[in-house]
This record gives sequence, C-alpha cells and structure tokens, in this order.
Amino acid sequence: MNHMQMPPWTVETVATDLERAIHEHRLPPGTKLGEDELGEVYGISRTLVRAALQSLGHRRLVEHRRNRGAFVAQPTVREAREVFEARALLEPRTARSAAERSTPESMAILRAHIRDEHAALAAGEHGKALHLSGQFHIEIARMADQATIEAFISELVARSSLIIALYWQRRAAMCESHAHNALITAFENKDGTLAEDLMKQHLLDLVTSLDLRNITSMPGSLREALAR
Amino acid sequence: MNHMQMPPWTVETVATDLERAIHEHRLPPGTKLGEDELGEVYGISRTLVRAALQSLGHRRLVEHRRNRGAFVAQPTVREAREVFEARALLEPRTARSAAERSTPESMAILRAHIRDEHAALAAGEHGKALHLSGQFHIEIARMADQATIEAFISELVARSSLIIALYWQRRAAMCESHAHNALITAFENKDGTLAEDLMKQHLLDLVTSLDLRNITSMPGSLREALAR
DNA sequence: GGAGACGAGATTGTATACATAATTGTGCTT
DNA sequence: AAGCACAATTATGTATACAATCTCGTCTCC
Repeated sequence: MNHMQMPPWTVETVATDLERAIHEHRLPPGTKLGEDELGEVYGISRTLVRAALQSLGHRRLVEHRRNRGAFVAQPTVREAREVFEARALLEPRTARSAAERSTPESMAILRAHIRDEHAALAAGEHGKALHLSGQFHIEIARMADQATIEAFISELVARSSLIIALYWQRRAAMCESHAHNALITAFENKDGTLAEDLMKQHLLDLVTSLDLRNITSMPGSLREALAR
Repeated sequence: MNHMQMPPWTVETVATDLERAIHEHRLPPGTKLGEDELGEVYGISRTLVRAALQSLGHRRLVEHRRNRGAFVAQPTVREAREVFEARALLEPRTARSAAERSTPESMAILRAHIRDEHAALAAGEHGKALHLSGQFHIEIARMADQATIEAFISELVARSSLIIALYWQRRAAMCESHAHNALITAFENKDGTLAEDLMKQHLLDLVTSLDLRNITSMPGSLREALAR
C-alpha cells in the first residue's frame, strides 16, 4: 500500500518487512497472510512471497495450514513457556559473555537502542518500542560474538513479541527500560556475574508479567471474545 | 537413483532424506546440490526441490550462493566453536530435566538407540552410527518435553555432524557409546545433577576430539587435497 | 423451516516456461 | 603459444499457467 521507499523487494527484504510488522503488532496473531494479496502489495509474484512466508515459517512466526495458507502464528501457553525456558538457558550466560567483551562502540549502540525506545514510547509508538526492546536483547548476543546463539535468540525474541501480544496482562507497566538500564551499567563495569543475574531476573519478570494460565488458551480469541 | 520405497515425495520428506544423507556423510561438505539433478532423482519439479533446499538452508545444513546454487555447508572453525558453545548452554540443563522426567518408555527408546548404534558400528556403517548417535541427543531433548529447545538441539546436532566430517581427528576412537551408557544409568536413577555433569563432560570430550586450529580451514578441501 | 448435498468461486500446491547470471569452451590476436 | 574476448551452454532466479483442495452460497429434500 505505502512502502514509499520501495526497495527492490527480495525474499529477504520482504521477510524482514513482514517480521517487523509482526514484531510491532501491526499484524496481530492469527492474521491471514494471503499469497496473492502480499504479492500485489510488494509488486512481486507468489513465488517470492511463498519463499518469504516459508522463511518466517521456519522461525515459527507464521503457521502454515495445509491448503489453507499462512497465518501469523498464535503461540500456545505451552509454547510460550518453552520459549522463555529456552531464553532462560541462553540469555543469562550470553549477557555475561557480552559484559566481559563490552566495548565503547557496543555500549553506544545499546544506549542508542534505549534512547530510541524511550522516544518511541513517548511518541505513543508502542509497537516500535517493543521492537527496539527486542533488538536490545539481540544486540547483546551480537556483543557476545556468538552468531549461532544470536540467531536462536533472535527467533525467541520474535516469538516473544507474539506471546506478549497474546498473553500480556496490562497491569504490569512497561518497566522494561529500567531492567535494560541496569544491564547497561553492569556492561559498563564489565561485571559479567551481575549482568548474568540481571538478565535472569529480567526474563523472570517478563514471564511473570504474562498470564499463562491455560484456561482460555487455544482457540485463540474466540472463547475469550465470547466470555461474558 | 534407488529409493526403492518411493514415498510420495513431499518437501518435508525430501528435506528429511537429504538431511539424513548429509548427517550420514553420504553427502560430504561442499557437495553441489543441483536443482535439476535432485528433481530428477526424486521425480519432482525444481519448485519442491528449492523449497526443501531452502528449508535445509535455514537450518544451516546447506549454504546458498547467489546464482551459484546450493552446497552442503562447510562450517568454519569459528562456526564449529559457536555450535558447541550453544550446545554447552542448552544440553546439560536439558539432560537434567530429562533425567528427572525419565519414564520406562523413554528409557526403552534410548536403549534402542544405543543398541542400533552398536549394531551399525559393528556392521561398519559409520554414517548410520553417527546419525543414531545424534538422534540420542535429540531424544533426550524430547524426554525433557521441550519442543523449542529440541528444535535448536536438532539443528546443532545436524551441524555437528558436518563439523565432525570436517574436523574430526581420527586418533580419538569412537568412545561416544560409553558416555551415552553413563548417561543412561544417570537417567535410570533420575539423577539430574549427574546427568547434567555427564552431558557437560560429554560435550567437552567431543570438542577436544576435534582439530579446531584454524590453519588450513576455509577453502574446504582443495588446499587439503593438494597438500603434499 | 432446517439439514445435507452439490457446485461456483477462490486460494493454495505443483509444474513449466521464460529471464538472467555464471561457467566453460572456442577462436582470434599478439 | 599464451592471453584475452566473446559466444554457447548450463544453472539459477522469477513469473505464470494449470491442478487440486477448501470455502461458502444455494438448492433440494425431508
């Protein structure tokens, strides 16, 4: 529709564009991603759209239903728990490693993320703020110089944004930036142990801010929508 | 060529078949995977072959070079280290969890893996033995009932088989089965702490059995093949 | 009037055709 | 004879055409 810069859309750029839209909750969980429709939006054929959707499917950001098409994924409560279990295994140790390797350049990048996040939040762009908040975690993995783990964390962060869209309970305010600020100070002091502990606590806080009682759960929104 | 059972080849079955061939070192790192060629082998069109190759590409089992095609991946020394770093983060804790949840059924599956692995080794089928050895690790993740982590470990195990193909130094014999047997006894006793320690040591042993000095490294096999 | 079956429309699954880039072989020039 | 340029071939990148399947509206029958 818009896309005013109109880059030469490739499979990768389309996948990235869609991922960002999902990450920013512009495409909520369950949204149908029709091939013809997307092809028209980006001005490419279904071939490339399918490749992009398959790519997102591998990252569990979209679910493919046979002969039904692609939909923005709707992680179950179980999957949500699994995602944060995996993050708990990967991220604290990665934060420790990142703290021990922190450089002025990487610190500047982190601080820029925080700044942009605050600006987005102030401008009411919650989606963008959430995206940047996720990028913060990915940047830490990049600081640790572990591309493989970074790829895993990137996937987990993206899925987390879907989980937040589904299970976030609004009473917990956006206190994330505090946790991120604390992490930054740990990085500044190259205090790996502190960074590891802070990250562990940060992830715990995130989980407890979700409503993961599997009562309504699966059908997505129907039961919840009709609850009265 | 053969494929005597000839299932109705789908994208998934072709990807699985290729992955197994790579895992068993029938397709060594660097092998060109031509689309027309594969299409003829499986009796399907390039469309499905491309989808399968893209799937393997996302798991880092094949590398895509623009306008050049797909090749069985050749992990660098750096990537090799990263893969085992990631495994060190994921697998010990997963083994602990698996031990605490071990059931007679899951133990039977594990023992069957060991038995088949020994049989394959006795029959000189090193590829099949290596494949089963990897499946053992994946089965543990399945026991832990963590599908997300299982998917990560599955990818890491597959990449490990490529790393072994490239960097294995033969002087270290196939002592793996001993480690796996020790793990089984820990599982039998539901000793999570022991299982975690054993897995940690097992992965360390694996890394030290590799030659990860980045001397010859990258070009793959050409330089090594012509070294004299 | 409601339940079930049938068929039209729409969407995905697969194959093929065309476009484009890389490789290789050939021949000319020096 | 060696080196470069160009053309033919081969393989991948992309689009389109056809086939199969599902959805949904309508019609019929009870």
